[in-house]
Amino acid sequence: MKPKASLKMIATELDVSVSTVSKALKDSKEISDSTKKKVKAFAKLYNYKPNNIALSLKSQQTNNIGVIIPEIVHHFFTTVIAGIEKFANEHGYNVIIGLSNESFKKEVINLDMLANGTIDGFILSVAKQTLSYGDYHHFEETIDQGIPIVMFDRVIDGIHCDRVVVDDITASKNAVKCLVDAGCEKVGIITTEDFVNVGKKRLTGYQQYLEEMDMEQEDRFILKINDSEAGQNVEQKLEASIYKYFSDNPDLDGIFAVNELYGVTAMKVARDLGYAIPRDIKFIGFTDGVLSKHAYPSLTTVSQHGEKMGEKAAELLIRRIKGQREGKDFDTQEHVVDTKIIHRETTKE
Amino acid sequence: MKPKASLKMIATELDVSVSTVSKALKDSKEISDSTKKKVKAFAKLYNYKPNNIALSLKSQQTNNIGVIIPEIVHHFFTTVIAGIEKFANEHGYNVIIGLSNESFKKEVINLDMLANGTIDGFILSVAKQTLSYGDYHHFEETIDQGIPIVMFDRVIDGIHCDRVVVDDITASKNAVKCLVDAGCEKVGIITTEDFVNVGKKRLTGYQQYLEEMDMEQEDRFILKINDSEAGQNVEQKLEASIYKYFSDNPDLDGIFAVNELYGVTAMKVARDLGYAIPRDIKFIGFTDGVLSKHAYPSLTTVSQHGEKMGEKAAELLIRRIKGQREGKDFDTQEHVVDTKIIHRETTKE
DNA sequence: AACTGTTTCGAAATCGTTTGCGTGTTAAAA
DNA sequence: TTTTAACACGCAAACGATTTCGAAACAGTT
Repeated sequence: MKPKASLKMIATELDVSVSTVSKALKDSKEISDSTKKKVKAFAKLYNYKPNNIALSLKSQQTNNIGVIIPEIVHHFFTTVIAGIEKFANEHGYNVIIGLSNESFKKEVINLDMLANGTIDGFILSVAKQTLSYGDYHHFEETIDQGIPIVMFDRVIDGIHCDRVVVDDITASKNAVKCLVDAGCEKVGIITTEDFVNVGKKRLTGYQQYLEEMDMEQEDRFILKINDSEAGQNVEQKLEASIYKYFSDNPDLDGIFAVNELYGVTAMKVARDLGYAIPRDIKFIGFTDGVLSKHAYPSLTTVSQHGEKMGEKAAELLIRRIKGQREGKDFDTQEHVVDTKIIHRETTKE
Repeated sequence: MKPKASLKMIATELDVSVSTVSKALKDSKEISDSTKKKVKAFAKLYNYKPNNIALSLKSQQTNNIGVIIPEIVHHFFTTVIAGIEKFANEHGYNVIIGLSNESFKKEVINLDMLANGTIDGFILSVAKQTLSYGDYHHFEETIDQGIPIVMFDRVIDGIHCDRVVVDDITASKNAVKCLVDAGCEKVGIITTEDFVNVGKKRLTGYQQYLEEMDMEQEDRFILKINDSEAGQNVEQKLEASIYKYFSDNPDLDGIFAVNELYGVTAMKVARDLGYAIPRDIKFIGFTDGVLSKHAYPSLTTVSQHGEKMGEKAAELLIRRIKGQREGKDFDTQEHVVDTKIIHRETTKE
């Protein structure tokens, strides 16, 4: 095991001062060519690389960004991370991942752990439990300490931070339109509890479209899933809820699910109940991922362009970090990433 | 925006020395109770938290571990990350993610970026391109600089590092056995090129089992997919390869796919060709994930317990990091995580 | 020989924290 | 009154790097 090279080590070895070594390696014109050559050769030989921690301490910047998400085993979030990582890497930043597991407490802990100098800023999507509690003091404190935050997808208002979202209402309208265009007359929605704001917005879009089209709207068409307390048997409970929903509403002929999992699970239940897809009942999901693509029949979905959201979030954060160093404070902005419907088999006429 | 509190700031404000503040906050018996109380109150008021960067520089440890994986949009890897994150967090470590995108160059860059003090050790799964090049100098240099590495799943021999793997050969034998027990007589395998060692091992297991059972073995039963250069249309190429494979081998009645994607794609192609699953042809996959679970019909798979692998990898790494600080150097060990077959519909008789 | 200017380098501060050791004060013991 | 010990605190070095400023050394000019 080689001893790791440091400026001091090179300096004593070459019998010059530390500052000379530092300057020589950065091609300062203060240093003569001969010593430069000497130092550089030695540095290369010992594979010298400046210590990032020391640089961070000196420069007061870490070039790390913290990403806190509710869950990593989730296709949408991983695409966002991929986007963040891409942009961050291209701009010299590393990505540190924190998982909240939808828990308020873990979200606070993660924020705390990273906020003491480890990172320059956060990108996050709020945990369901935090949304249901409505307690956002940890975000405010973090921002108040000069650490910028960018929120994506599950964002909250009234906080001084940039946001990256999709136009959930319009996207949902289009999703329902897609079902209607394919011939559906009684369209149901499987969504989340209201405190998950994206779920609520998607429900609103659904309702607005039916309203505008003067179509049948009934409360029984709306199924709200509560899975904020992530347990072991969430999937079974989900299936049971949907089973009851379909049994109670045999007249439905189109389903808008606000995420992939709800979508494919609903398809499974429908199949078990003897429906033919898409002949008897059609489906559309939200958040394009592997599940939709490889479902049978393949599930039409609204693509959120997670990677694009991640890139944009990273861009906004890095911009704000750099701005802050120059004393600027930008107004917060909400960037809307467009959505696109990917037509597959479940909405074939 | 509050000024962030530091020892120095508290010291000048309270008109004591920096060391007094530091000691007071750690309840040193050198400091009187009255000043302790004073300092602590002030620290709490200003929400003082020691600066991690300074601590890292002083202690020569970052409490960060770097995880470099080929791809994050991949269920298996995310489960491993979840496991790593869980164990790491419980032991005071943060997780920094680097993505190689299966590229040798990006793997090297990631290693370099993080090796200069940012992390205390690596957990990684080797990129396909690196495996095909056979160039492992970057791993050796990293370890030689005193930064420990733990490899999982896609590991390589001859490197001084711990490994976390599954017993691919035995697991594959069991997988084939599962098909045979369900009545298959002509079992094919869809695997990777040989340089992906897990692919090769799984092929070996397949061959050994057929050998032992004295069953028919033909080269045409073996399909090797080359997807090391991740492009846009890999999935289409995959589908085309499988299509040709099935067309050339209409007598196959059982397929062992070495991963989820190959499995569900093969099922799709088979369905398009008019096979009924599992009546005409049965399937088993490897690496349990969302795809298998929600496929139609649901795909029987060999579960690799990714989360357990991640936890174990983190455990081995942290153990080695701590050992190194005490001057110990453990022998490298290879930990084998058990596998389990999850029986679903594609292997029903 | 004295002055000016350039070249080349080193000393020291700084980032925030920890910690061993030295020192001044006070109170108790002789 | 003197000695001693305990107590409470500050100084300074250390981690590894950057950077400002000052200072030698030498060349060239008058």
